[in-house]
Amino acid sequence: MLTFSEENHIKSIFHLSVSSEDGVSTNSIAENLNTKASSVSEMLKKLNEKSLIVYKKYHGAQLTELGRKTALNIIRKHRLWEVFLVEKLNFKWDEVHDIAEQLEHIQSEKLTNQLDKFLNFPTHDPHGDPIPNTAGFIKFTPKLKLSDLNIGETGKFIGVKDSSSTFLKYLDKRKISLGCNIKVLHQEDFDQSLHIGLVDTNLTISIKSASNLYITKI
Amino acid sequence: MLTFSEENHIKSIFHLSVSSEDGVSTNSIAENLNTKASSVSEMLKKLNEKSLIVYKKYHGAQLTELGRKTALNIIRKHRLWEVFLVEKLNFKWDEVHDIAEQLEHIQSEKLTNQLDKFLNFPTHDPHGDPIPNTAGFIKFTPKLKLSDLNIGETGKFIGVKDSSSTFLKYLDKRKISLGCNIKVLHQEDFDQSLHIGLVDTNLTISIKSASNLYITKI
DNA sequence: TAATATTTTTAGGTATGCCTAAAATATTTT
DNA sequence: AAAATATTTTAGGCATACCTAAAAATATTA
Repeated sequence: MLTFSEENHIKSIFHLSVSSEDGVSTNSIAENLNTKASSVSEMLKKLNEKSLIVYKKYHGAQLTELGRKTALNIIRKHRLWEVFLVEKLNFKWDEVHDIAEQLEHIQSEKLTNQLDKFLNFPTHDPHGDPIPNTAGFIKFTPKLKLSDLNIGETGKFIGVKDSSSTFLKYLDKRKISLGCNIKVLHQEDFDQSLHIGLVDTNLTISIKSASNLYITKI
Repeated sequence: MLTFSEENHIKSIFHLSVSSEDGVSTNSIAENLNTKASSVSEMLKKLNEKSLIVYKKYHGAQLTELGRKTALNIIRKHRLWEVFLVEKLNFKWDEVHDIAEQLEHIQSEKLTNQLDKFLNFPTHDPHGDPIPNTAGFIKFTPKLKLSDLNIGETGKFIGVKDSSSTFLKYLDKRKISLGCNIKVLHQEDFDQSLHIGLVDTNLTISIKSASNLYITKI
C-alpha cells in the first residue's frame, strides 16, 4: 500500500521518463509535482528502498518493472475515471483532470475492472491518451503533430499534447474535436501559422497550437 | 478544506449523535474510529476551533449546524457511491462499504450532483439508509424492528441496523432482500427466536437477527 | 462523602511529508 | 583543469496524525 504522495511521485517519474533516456532528474520531478527538490530527494530514497525505482544519488531515478506496473495502474484508473466523467456524467473534457487526480488513488482492483467493463473497455481517454489494460499493456499508436504535415496533407485529430484546460477550451471554441479531419491548406511565411480546413470551415492556428495537436496521416 | 481524518471524525460524531442526547464521548469516537482517546481529544480541540463542533473539555462533542451539514454531505457522497457500485457496477451490497469509505472523500460538488442525477436521484442506499439531498435534508421514515412486531403481523423489510458484511451475507443466503414482506408466524418461548414467512418459504431466525432488521408495518 | 474506578486530557514520542538554508557533488565555461 | 554555475543532497524545522504513559477530572460505589 502506497501513500498518495508515493503514488504521485511514481506517476510523475513515469510521465517524465518518456522524454528522457536515462534517469529522471530530481528537479524535474519537483517542478512537475509543485514541490521542492529536497522533498523529492527524500522520497526517491524511500521509493528506492521499496524497489519501485532505481536511484543513485545525484543521478536521477528510473522505474523498476514493479514501479512501471504501479504507474500504469494509476494511469489506467485516472483515464478510466475521465471516460466515466465525460461519457456518463456529462463533464466536458477540460473539467475532468482534477477530479481524476483524486479518483486515481482509490484502491480496489475490482472497482477498476468493473468500471472498465461498465464503460465498455475504452481504449482512450477523452484527450486521446491510451488506457492501459489490467496487465499494464498500452496500445501504442504512432502519432505525428499537425505541424509535421506538409501543405495539402490531411490528418485525423487523435490527441492533445498539452491538455491544459485553456487549450482544450480553445479547441472547443474552434470546433476542433477528437476524431475530426484537418487539412493543412497553407502556411504563413511570417509566423509559420497554419491555415487549416475542417469539415465545413477554414481557420488559422498558430504553429504552437499546431504542435500541440496529435494526428495520424490519412 | 478538511483532511480525511477530520472528515472521519465529523462523520463519526454524527453517527454517534443519533443515540446520545448530549455530547458524544471521546471514548466512543475513539472506539468507532479504531483509534485512541488521546488522538480524539486532540482532534476535538481542532474541530472546535474550526466551528464544526462545540466541545467542552471532559464533556464530549456536539456538531454545530456547519458540522452537521458537513457530515451530511459526506454521508450523501458515501451512499450515492454505494448505489452506483451496486446498480451500475454489479457489486453486492456487502462489498460496497470499504470502497465508499474512500470515495466519500472525493471533493467536487459537481461530481456529487451529476452522480445523483445519473443514478436518478435515489432516496436510499443499498442497505436502506436514506440519502441526504444537496441541502442536507434527509427524508425520515419511521422504522420498527422486526422483533417489535406481534405474532401474525407483516412488515416490509426496509433496512438493516448492523450492515456488517457477515450479516448481509446471512440475509442473502436466506433470500431476505430489501423490500420483501416478512410475516411473523410464531415465537419460540425458549430462545425468543422467530418463525417467519417470506413469499414462498418459512424459516426461523434468532431474536438478535430480528432486531437487526428494520421494517414498516403493512 | 470519601474512596475507588473510569474517563479524559496532557505530556512527550514517532513517522510522514513538506519546507529553507547550507553543504556536497556534478556540469559547464573559460 | 580550474573556476564558476547549476543541481542535488543533507541538516534541521514545522504540521499532521498517530501512539503510550502519567496526570487530571468526572462518575460510581461503599
